[in-house]
Amino acid sequence: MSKELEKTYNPAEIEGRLYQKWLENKYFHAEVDRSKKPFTIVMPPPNITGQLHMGHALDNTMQDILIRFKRMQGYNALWQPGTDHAAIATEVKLIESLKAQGIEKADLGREGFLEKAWEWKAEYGSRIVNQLKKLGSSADWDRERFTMDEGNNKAVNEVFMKLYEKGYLYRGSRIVNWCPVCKTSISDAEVIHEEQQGNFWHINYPVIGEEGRFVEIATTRPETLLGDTAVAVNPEDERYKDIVGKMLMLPLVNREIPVVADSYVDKEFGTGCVKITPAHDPNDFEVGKRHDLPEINIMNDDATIRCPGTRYDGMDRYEARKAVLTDLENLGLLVKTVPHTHMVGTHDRCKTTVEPLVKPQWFVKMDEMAKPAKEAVETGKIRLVPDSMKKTYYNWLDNIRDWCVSRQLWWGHRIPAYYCADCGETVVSKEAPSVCPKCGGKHLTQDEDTLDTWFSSALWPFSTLGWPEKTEELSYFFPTDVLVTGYDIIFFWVIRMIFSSLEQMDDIPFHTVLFHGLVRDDQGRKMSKSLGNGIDPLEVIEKYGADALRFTLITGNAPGNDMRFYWERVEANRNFANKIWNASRFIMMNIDKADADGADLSKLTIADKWILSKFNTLVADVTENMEKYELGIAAGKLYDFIWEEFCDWYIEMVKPRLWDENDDTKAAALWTLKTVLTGALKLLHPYMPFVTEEIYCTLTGEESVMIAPWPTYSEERNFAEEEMQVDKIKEAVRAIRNIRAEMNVAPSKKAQVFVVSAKPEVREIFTASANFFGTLAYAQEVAVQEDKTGIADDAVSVLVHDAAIYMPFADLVDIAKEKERLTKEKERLTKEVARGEGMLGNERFLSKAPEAKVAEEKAKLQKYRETLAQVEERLAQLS
RNA sequence: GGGAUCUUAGCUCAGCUGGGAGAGCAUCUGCCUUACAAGCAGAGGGUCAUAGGUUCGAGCCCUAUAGGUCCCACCA
Repeated sequence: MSKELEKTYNPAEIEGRLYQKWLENKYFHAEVDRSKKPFTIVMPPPNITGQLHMGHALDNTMQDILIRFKRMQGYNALWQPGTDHAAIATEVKLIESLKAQGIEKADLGREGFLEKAWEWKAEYGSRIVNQLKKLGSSADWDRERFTMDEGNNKAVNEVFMKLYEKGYLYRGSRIVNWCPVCKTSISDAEVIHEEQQGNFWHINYPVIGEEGRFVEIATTRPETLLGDTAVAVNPEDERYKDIVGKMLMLPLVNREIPVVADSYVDKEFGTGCVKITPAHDPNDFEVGKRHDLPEINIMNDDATIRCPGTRYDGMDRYEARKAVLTDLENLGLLVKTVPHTHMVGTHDRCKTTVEPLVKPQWFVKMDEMAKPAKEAVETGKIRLVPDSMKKTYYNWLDNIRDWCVSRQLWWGHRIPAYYCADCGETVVSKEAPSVCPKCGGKHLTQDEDTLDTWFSSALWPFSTLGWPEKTEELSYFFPTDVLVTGYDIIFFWVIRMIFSSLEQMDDIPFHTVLFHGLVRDDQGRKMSKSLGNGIDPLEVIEKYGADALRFTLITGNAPGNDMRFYWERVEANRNFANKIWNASRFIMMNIDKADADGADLSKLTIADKWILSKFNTLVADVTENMEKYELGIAAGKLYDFIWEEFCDWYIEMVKPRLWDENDDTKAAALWTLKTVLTGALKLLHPYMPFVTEEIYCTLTGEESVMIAPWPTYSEERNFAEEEMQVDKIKEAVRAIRNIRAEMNVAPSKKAQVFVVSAKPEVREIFTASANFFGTLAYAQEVAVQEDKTGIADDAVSVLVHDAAIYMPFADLVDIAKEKERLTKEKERLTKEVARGEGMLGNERFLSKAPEAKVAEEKAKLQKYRETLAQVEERLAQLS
């Protein structure tokens, strides 16, 4: 029965319906099944506050392609999804939204605020998930997790306790990066350094007891002067040797501070004297520790100055900077102001300039855990794709510093540490203790802080599978197979998952990490809200379909590289979907003409064998590329095969057989059309799940392509001989079309075509292909013969290797032009022959090049020589 | 300061282990040929950044240079 498809492909009409069908049939769901090999991917959890952007679209398309591919290959494929609570992002957004309603966070109190946060999560948490579904993501939604669900809370507390007991987690007062807007500490990874235009202010500090003598320091942050507790010079610096140990009078606050010698100071830089502010600079903090200097905190949590008794108290940091400079100038202590560009740390979320502050915080000790993490990649247990990411990975681990994990936020995992008011003991416990285990006191209070979002994300590959419980899922699906993510979060997430997994599971979290780049706009800029240049994937899907978007994101781009987004490319790929759609329509319209499924395969023609053989090679290539994670290359091969080989050549070759009522190879043709098309649909399905599913089901009547087995290479379908023969026909066809176009012969003007060859085997090829050769070459009739008998002398000649083709166009041919054309052809061939002779005449080429290469060149040379001889002969005839 | 990466057709980019430069879009010329004008057939267009080197042979490997992009880094 022939079935009807619409004339053009309409993605909007089918996508929702098919996705619903897949969900209902539970195709995405994976259960532990020891008879099958597992293949697991954990989805990088999108933020609950998030909206789908191109980065998500790319990331999830890649994962979906891999998971659909492996599922079809027969693996028990699990794509484990979930969402992230995104501590800072959510809390900041929520505070803004509450403010808009006139509600302050502080007024709500912790409980009240968290209640609002959960309401927010309930409202928006599913939005991003629904958007991922529009892409066609075949994740196991029945297993969806949330970083703050009960199981994850358990996992977090478990890890916290274990790390604490092992001494890998400690609390200490150290310099941390403080965001004055978000009012929390952040980790080093969250600080981005931006170049800023600033000044170097040179300031004189008077030396006590030596009237008129000053020490000149240079600083970029003059307001921190208020917290200075020393000035440091290099011990080797001759200029300042005599003042080491002397006291200075700190201007404005009139505090006596010493001059200390410390090798940290670079003699060559600035004035060689550095003001030391231990409470507000990481280096100064270290210097302060070495020289036992006091730490004076001059800043509040909102970056206003805390300096009681001075006029700066309560000023904003930049206001204070101006005030300090004005006052110094008035005192005549400001020596000079030198413009200076320098790097300033800013918070990646809000772009606020970070202030280094001393605060009691929790840190994860990194040195011990970094070693096995590095080793896992060095030994190849974990493979990074592309390979170049290794260096970035090693570099980070080699310079890693302890990870500040406490955050002064409410939305997140509350730190499971309790402090005893009676004896000061710190108790770390999964459950809240009722009494202090040390003194028995009952006055325990829990730490107010929460954990860095990435603390829970770091456990994601095993926490989502049930850890710390010993679940079946964990033992079966873990370690997972591939992690797909952007290179931008290698430090935040990838590395932390690796060392966490090695520490907690004693195993790698995944064996491969597949990195992709950023999706940029058409001018190469990052897509961002502030620029307003972001393109909404949902809009693209609405206009052109999810398949077109997926194909666009996956092609024309090397692994790990950034790509630009062009609407034109989406349109081109939508056209590709439409092309397949119409090729399928063609087949379905003709399928009734014979019994395709019961075809006698001994009736396969050389054209059939040619396309079957090409497809067979394609199967091997595509599978190999996909296994090597070369998704774009595989997609490109599919595109070329389907459009050019199958549609433009094979379908055209087959038409005469379908139109001819007496052709007894019709069933074989239809069988081949159907076989190759369904095979190609299977290969394409991971990339374009919707259009392939719709066609496949309509054409075959089967339930779904996504559960169909992946095609495999078959030696029986390898027809090298037929491939060669059809290639010869294609060469002739192309040559004829070329000349007709050059001569401006309308396609409607059919010509008599004579094929002349002295070789019987060549004549046989053309005879066997006469029906499609004639159609493709716009022939009225094809005559294959041994010599030129009966061909007009002034016929147009097309000379290909082994054969001469003549088309009598009496009224059109201009002998002079014909000679000119042939002369050009002669020149070209002469050059080719010279090239071949040069190469083969080179003794060193013959002795050093591989045999196959030499043989290939010999064959080519012979072919060119023979063709050249034909051209010369024809030229002789015409003169 | 350290590192990565890029420089190929007018534009955006592919080019897998070195063996005669490709695609999409754009341009030009014909075609509404009974699957598709979201299409078909044809054409033009490149010193593969520059300079050396290795090799029988280099877009691909090595070195240097220039320019671009990005990451990391506590020179105040």
